[in-house]
Amino acid sequence: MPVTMQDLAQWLKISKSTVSRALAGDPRVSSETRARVQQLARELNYHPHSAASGLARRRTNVIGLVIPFAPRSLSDPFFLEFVGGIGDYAITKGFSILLSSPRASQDEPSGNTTFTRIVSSRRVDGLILTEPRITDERVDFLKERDIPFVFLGNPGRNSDICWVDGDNKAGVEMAVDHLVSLGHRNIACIAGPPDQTATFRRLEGYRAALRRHGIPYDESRIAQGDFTEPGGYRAMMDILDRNPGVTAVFASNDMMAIGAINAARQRGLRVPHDLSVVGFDGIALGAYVTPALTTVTQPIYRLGQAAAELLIKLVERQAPAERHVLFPLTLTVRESSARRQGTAG
Amino acid sequence: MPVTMQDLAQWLKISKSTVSRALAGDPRVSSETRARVQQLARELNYHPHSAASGLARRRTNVIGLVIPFAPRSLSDPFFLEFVGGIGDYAITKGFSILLSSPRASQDEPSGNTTFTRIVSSRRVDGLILTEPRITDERVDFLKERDIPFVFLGNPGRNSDICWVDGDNKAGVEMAVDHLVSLGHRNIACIAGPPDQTATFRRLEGYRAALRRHGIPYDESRIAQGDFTEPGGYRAMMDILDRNPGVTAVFASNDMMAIGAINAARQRGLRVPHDLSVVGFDGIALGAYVTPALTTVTQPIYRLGQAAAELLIKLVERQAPAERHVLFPLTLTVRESSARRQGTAG
DNA sequence: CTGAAAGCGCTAACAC
DNA sequence: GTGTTAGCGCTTTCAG
Repeated sequence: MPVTMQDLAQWLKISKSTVSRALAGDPRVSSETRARVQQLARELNYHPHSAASGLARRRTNVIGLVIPFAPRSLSDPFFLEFVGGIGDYAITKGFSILLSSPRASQDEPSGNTTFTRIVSSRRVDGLILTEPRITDERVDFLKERDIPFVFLGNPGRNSDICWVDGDNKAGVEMAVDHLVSLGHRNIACIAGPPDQTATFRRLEGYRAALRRHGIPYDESRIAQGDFTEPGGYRAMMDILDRNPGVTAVFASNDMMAIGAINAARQRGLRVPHDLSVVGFDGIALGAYVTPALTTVTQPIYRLGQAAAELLIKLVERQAPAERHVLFPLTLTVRESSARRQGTAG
Repeated sequence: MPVTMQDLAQWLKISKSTVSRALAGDPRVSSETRARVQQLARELNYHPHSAASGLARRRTNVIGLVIPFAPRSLSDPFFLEFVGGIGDYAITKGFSILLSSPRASQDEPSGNTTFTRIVSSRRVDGLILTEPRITDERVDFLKERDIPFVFLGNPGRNSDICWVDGDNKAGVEMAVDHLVSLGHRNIACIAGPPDQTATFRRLEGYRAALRRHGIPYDESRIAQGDFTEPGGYRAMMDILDRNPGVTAVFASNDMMAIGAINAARQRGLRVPHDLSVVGFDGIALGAYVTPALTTVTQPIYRLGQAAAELLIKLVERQAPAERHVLFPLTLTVRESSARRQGTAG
């Protein structure tokens, strides 16, 4: 039987309340009593029971993380690195991470997803949500229940919603500028899923850059992907069918860029000789593929840290310094992009 | 205010206990009452409070996952895929995953790691542990507290400990056989950290295969790594310094194999022309590196599933079919291994 | 500064 | 079948 507060109290012939206060560092308890309590707790190897304390305090010291289930999943390198950032920060602050995917489990009525379960059963003090959608029902759901949450990605709604994000638009512009500077004009774009806000912003960057360079926007150079490698593969095939003249492509994330490279290779195109490819995210994998991927690098790990930091502030009802954290992005030039063939230096 | 069991009971003018039983599917409650309770619960959008129920039942429906903190971490592709397997299985069984790394947090007395905190505060019903060590204090710690646990990797102690693992020894033998069949005799080995049981078993496979082929075991061909890419890099450099004649190397995991390839390249060796490299694990990354990695493939995702399945059985006090699950491994031949130069077909 | 007492929301004997 | 009665271990008024 683990030792409880009751045990400590009896031992010291004081009340549970005093023990509780002493352990919580309540200034009202005399430093002498506090010392005795703390020492005994140590000796008896006392550990508070989280469920009990949670029940009383209405706190769990757990933050939930909602990862997409399909087509992307926890196994996506981006999320894994992101989880690492959250985990490392949260753990030092005494929080644990509860992972979940929004998939409804088998034997449950539809609509009753693990997401709603975790929230409704008050397992977590707050949530980190990924992939904000244009109209995201999760927002109202959480607001109704007064559960703090932070988005990975600007959900683009009322500005009182907290989020962390990379500067998508500026990042994509750097990518397109880079391609233009290499002599490319016929630059394709593999976009993300239409319902996600990130898709919208990255597309915006693409259009803005084209406009700046006086390149007309052409629908036949755009294809929809789903942020997965096979999705990128299909999108690239699609573009190549519709517009065989493209000499460069920007993919809205690295996994799709890798898919695009594979598609190009399948079609007998050499990357970067015949087709330059630029990705987005800067996942570790990108440095290992062949050719190594030129990409817009996001500080993924730091995004995770920042999200956790922001959320924990919210949970503890401290006003966060700012509700939005926007990270500047950088262009990492590797081997998958090169000067357009037949272009002077 | 979320609706509680009390509310349901009052509404229906029955007792909390009956509501509790009805919701739990207790056969004693009349099907009519059960139906009414369930319907009202649905209408009022009732959700049980997990801390409260956990407090009473002494259960949390959470399983803990302890991932190494350094030098490997959650960001290691192997663990990420493993987590995916656990997560997908556990979620369908109504369990959540609590991630933790054994690092002690800043402001806490040493020894009081997140690991001990999570266990002692009874946040989890059971644990999945990774990287069993030769003498692993965690075992006694958990046994004392009667917390069920499952190892990823055979800890090689009393056989009542549950674990899931790949067949390390046989796997490595396949790798070495493959290299020998390509004409290699001077085959190096990058081992894992000395305190881990997996290291021991893989080394054993290496020696057994050499013995079978009548190749003498030579210390100068062995180096210690730490299962990370930089560790593999250093180990390879080390081997090349001590034994420039090696024509092939087996690395005890894929990340180290990738490090070894980078080291070889740094020394001006072409892989696989001058040096064949075989890894171990079968992480997705291995298919993307250049040259694509020949490796011993473990069913990583399935290992995760199996570990979760076993643990949940233990938590629910069902006797598991067997306490150990050993998966057969396969050799995946890709581009990083080739016939030794100057050897007849 | 400390203690008594009333819960937090749910479960589990034990009655009837 | 259903209700009553104690808790689970901790926090937090409210007194003193």
